Order: sequence, then C-alpha cells, then structure tokens
Amino acid sequence: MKRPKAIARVTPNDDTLPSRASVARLSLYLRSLEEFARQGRVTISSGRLGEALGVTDAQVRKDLAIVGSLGQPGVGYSTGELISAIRHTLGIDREWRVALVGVGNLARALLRYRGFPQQGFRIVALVDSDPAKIGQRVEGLEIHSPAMLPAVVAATRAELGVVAVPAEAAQSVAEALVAAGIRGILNFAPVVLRLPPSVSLVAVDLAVQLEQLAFLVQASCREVARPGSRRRDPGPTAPAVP
Amino acid sequence: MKRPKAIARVTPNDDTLPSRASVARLSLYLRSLEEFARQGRVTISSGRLGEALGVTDAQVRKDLAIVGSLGQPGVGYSTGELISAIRHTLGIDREWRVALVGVGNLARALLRYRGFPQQGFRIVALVDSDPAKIGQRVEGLEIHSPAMLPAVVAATRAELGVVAVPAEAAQSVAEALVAAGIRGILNFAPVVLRLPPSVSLVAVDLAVQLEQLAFLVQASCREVARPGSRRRDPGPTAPAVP
DNA sequence: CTTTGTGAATTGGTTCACAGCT
DNA sequence: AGCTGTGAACCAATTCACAAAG
Repeated sequence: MKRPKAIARVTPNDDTLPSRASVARLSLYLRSLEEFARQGRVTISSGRLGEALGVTDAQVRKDLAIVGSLGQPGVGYSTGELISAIRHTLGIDREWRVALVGVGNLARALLRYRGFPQQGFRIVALVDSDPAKIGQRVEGLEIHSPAMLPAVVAATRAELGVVAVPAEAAQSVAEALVAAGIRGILNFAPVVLRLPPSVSLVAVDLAVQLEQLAFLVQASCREVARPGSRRRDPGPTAPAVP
Repeated sequence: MKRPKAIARVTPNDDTLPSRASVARLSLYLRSLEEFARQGRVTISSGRLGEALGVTDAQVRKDLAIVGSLGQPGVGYSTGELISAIRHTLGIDREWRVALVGVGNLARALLRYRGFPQQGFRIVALVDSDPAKIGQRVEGLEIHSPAMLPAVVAATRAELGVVAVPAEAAQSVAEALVAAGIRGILNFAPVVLRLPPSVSLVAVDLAVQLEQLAFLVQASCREVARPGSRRRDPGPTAPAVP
C-alpha cells in the first residue's frame, strides 16, 4: 500500500461504514488494549491481540485498518495510539448522557456497573411509572414519572435512552424517548421496536440469547451422534441486532 | 423443488447448521407467532410475519425452510405447526435447567423475568461468593457457596450456566461450570471467555452494546454532514457472539 | 526475521425472481 | 389470484498470501 509517510498515518481512511461485527470487535480490542496498557505494554502485534480474543491476526489487521494505518511493520501497534484511535472511531472520546426508563433490577445492575462511566457513559435520568418508585432516589438520582420524560430528557440533555420496561410498554416508551429528542436507544424489552431510521437502535434480547444457547448445545449433541455435519467456528459470541 | 407429497412435509431438511443470525430470527418469529396465535390467527404468510419484525418476506421463507417445508402455497403457514417446529429446531421443546452464578441485580432481573420459564428455561441453582449472601433465599432458591458448585450442579442436573460475576472472576467461574459438567454458558461478564469447543458459549456484553450504539449515533450524525456515504440496513439488532 | 496493509480468493448470507402449488 | 420454496445473482465478510517496511 502507498503510505506517503506522515500524511496518511492518522487518516481514518474509508467512507463506507464498518460492519456491526467489526464495530463489536473494536470494542473488544479496546478493552483488551486497556488491559495490556495497564500491564505496561507499549506495543502489541495483531497476533497477540487476536489470541486474546480468539480472532485471527488477519481479521485484527483488517479491523484495525478501520481506525487508521497505525501499525509499524516489524513492530506492531502502539497501545496508546490504538486506544485513542478506537475510542475516536467508536465515538466514545467524549461523554454520552443516558436516560434510563424502567427502574427494575436490570436498571439497578446498569447503574452499578463501573464499566459505563469508565467508557464515558453517564446515566443522568431515571424514569419509572410505578407510583411507589417515583420520587425515590437510586444511586443519587431521583426517579421521575413518565409524564416528566420530555422535561427530564431536555433538562439533562440526555442523548441516549435505555428501555428496560416490560414488553407491553416498550414501544410507547421508545416513541416517547424519540419525541423527547433522544438519538439512540438500547432496548432490553423482548419486542422488536419499530422506530424512524433517524434514531439508532441496539437490541439486547435475553430470551433470544438463551434460545440461541439452547440451540447450540442441542446442535453440539447431535454432532456426536451424526459424524458428518458442518460446523461453524464456535468463537465467543457478542450480541447485536438493532 | 421435488416434494414427494407427505414424506418431506416434516423433514427439517439440511445437514449444514443455520447461521447465528437465522437462529436469532427464529426466536423472534416464534415470539411473534405466539402473539398471532393468542389473537386467534391460525394461518400466517411470510409477508405478514416479516412485516412484524422488519424483515423481507424472502428472508422469512428462507429462515422458515430451516425448520421444514410447512408452508402451503396460496395460504401461508399454520401458526400452530410453525410454533412447534421452531421450538423443536431451537431445542426448546423441552425443559432446560440453568445454574446462575453471581447473584447481583442482573441475576435478580433474570430470576424475575417471566419469559424464561414460559420458554422452558428453569433456573434451578444459585451460587455466589459473598458470605453475606450464602444461605439466603431468592425467589425460593438458596444461594450456595462456590465450593458447592459441583455438588449443586450435579444435584440439580443443570445443563446451562449463567455467568453474572465481575470480570476478574468470570474465567474461573466458567471453568468451574465446565468442570461440573455444564454444556453451555451465557456470559454477562465483560471478558472474552476461552473455553473448550465442546461447551457452547453465548456472550452478552453490555459495554459492547452501548459502544455500538454510540458508534451508530455518531455515524448517523456524520451522515447528515457528508451526503455521500453508504448506509447499511439499520434494522433492529439482536446481539450474539460467543 | 517480524509484522503490517491489502488485493485476490473464498466463504457465507441476503435478495431476486419465478416455477409450481392451491 | 395469492403464496411458497428455491435456484441464481448479488453483496458482504473473512481468510489467504505476499510485497513492502522496520
């Protein structure tokens, strides 16, 4: 490849968006790199990084090419440079303010997860329809009524919404978030949300994941019985379907 | 296609495993079909079903071909037949016993989710290392110490394990589950588990999902700025990478 | 010698489009 | 007419393999 020395070195090159799968892997590389950096490594090769995640070195290089041409032949990548570049590409080189609707156990788990603030996600608003919960405080945040949702989103300038309500309520909650100006939604409710394409959507459907697991286990049983059936790479799974 | 009348009608045809994505969609079709059935529909076309999930009719037919040739030209699919066939293909036409390690808020959310028992997943064992929790009961189940894990898995005949512990503990917990004879693991810890290929693995990585969302939102902002960049179908997202 | 970046080849998944059944 | 099942075409993603750089 032509690399005019210093010019292209920071160019996040292409105009076609990376695939979901690549983006998911970038998150994993990032975490792994942060761990390597903590251990004092200043340089890392695609081979080592891939080993940590169960991915081939070629795949790692292709993925990392998305964030720019940062590798040095014969040496590898600078962990620090890579971390910044990935964070930039993922859009997490800044703070994201998040509104959380449905303050059940799942929400509490999210509120307590230290990984989110570390990566720049800050939960700034809580909403729940249960009168017994409204007015209570969780982790320093007051729980507001759904009627207040537009006002709360505006006041906190939240850009992302998390839907953690029962299936029946999810579609209307999501629509309320969109109406309030939210730009992206992380949906945990077991329904397929239908939203305007201008808002981004990521769904985490626990029932789907468990059923996937049941299928895989059942299939691997069958395999021992029937010796002749093709197997896909059973590499670790990261979820994602908007 | 040659369909020797009655013979092939129930044949789940092929030997090559369906893709992860197809399996995820089967779960979604199933949920949608159960809803349609509840509404009294006895027959459904690929078009309608696809509409409910934002998928093309051709995609629906390809996916449903995995579970057998159950459609009637000019009519559609019998909802009841399809439901059974999908459940069979997914391996959820029976009960799956699940052991849950790490009884925090996430575990409590799972314990309370009514969708799991409905689909045949039964949580039968709880394990946590916190001395304050050991011996307590949650939703009728006693919390056991990690030392008891092998005994508890054996006694309850659990086949699936859920890892809901902090990152540092996840790999060793997973190994303990494997040693105890578990066949599949659903991992919520933010690490890539490395396990023997004989055990199936599905990972639900919340940080990865949120970062994906940040990326999508950021990308859709850029899009308005730069008119000429390709966009992938932003259809709803279902997570999954083992 | 090690390791990157990337075309080329390959594999896999989705969409098209239509023959054939009801 | 309406709708399925499926080859064929298309498009996307992964793997290969190698020239070029340190």
